[in-house]
Amino acid sequence: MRIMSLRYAVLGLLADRPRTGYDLARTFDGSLAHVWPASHSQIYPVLARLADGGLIRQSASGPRGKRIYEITRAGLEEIRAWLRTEPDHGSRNPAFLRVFFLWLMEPDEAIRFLEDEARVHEATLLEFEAGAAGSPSDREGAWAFRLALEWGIRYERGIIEWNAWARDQIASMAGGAGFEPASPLRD
Amino acid sequence: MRIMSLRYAVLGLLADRPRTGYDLARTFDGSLAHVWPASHSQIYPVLARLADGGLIRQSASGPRGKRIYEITRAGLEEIRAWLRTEPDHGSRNPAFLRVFFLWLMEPDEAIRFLEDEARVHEATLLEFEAGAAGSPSDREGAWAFRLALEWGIRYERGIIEWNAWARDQIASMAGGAGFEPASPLRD
DNA sequence: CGGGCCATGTAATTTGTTACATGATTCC
DNA sequence: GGAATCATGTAACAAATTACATGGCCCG
Repeated sequence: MRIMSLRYAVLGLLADRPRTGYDLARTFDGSLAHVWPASHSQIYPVLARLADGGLIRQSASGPRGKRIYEITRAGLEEIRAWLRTEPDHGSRNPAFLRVFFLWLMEPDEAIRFLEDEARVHEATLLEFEAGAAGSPSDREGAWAFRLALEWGIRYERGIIEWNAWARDQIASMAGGAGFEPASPLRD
Repeated sequence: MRIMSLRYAVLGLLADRPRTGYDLARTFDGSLAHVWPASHSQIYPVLARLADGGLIRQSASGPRGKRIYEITRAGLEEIRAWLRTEPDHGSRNPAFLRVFFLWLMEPDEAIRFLEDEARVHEATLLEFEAGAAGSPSDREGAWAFRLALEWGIRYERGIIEWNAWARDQIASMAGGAGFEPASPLRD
């Protein structure tokens, strides 16, 4: 059972409208960055393979060697079939991995870490809220994008609230009895 | 700038207590599965490399060729240094990637997808709540684990609420005027 | 004595990151 | 004319997944 999400993400974006590899790279670095980042060095090879398999097709050329791709009927069927498959729920979150190891820090260090994280999430929330406030697109896929954006907003708000709560927990533990920075074993 | 989170995740778990590769694999498949899944085929090679670099050490052997590893002072310094570095906020979420492409489905199909997702998240929430209700550990790292668990509970609750809201949005759009399943282009 | 789980590894393949490499247009 | 951005690719390397491979211990 293969994942190959990038392949389908590209297909999905091309289902919305024809794009160049460069356009795709900007989208993967923009609105899709939080769910599926991808760099141009990954994108160009998958465009080549998708075109090879007849799932997309180069529809036009532009100024600086620009190649505009569009999805084919076969490609559309392919992504629709993928959407009907069982999603993979595994995901990796390097920032949250650290939370498990926060006990290895001094309390004030852990609190500073959480404060830094809160700042990052507040910036992201602002970005998402600006997106939601912006003029609504008339594209067909706009409503799905709006659902995703709403999730992003709730997610960031949730983290910010949890973060404040977590800092409070650490502060009260550190103030209370029996809080000791970790220091196991001999060498 | 390298990530190599697995290396630090292993180090962090061994800072808590000595473990075997098998123990680690079970933890990566259990409590860490939601933030950093890893399989045994990844774990054994990193154990070998960490031991090679003097960051961990095999402290004992057991019955079935069991090898128990413990962290060294150098390893403890290494993970603490890592905790002070800037975290990477990129993450991949294959289930949420699909939300961006929900517009390619018929409304009832999209709603069924979301219902399935809701079921998965309700099960995970139950699992987390059971973990929180369980007897508190007296391990040093227990409080950090508790913070992570609390985040997990809030996260799952947030998704479940968003999911119901999203289904409602789709239902009201489909009921209302101008909702058309997507179907671009000629072949 | 058999099935399930404990236990450890390696190999092949795919996916993702970082670095390398090049060149055209546009705007100031 | 110089900087920023548009634009496309390849190569080397690291990380992750899947499959292959083996065997011991324990419980019923």
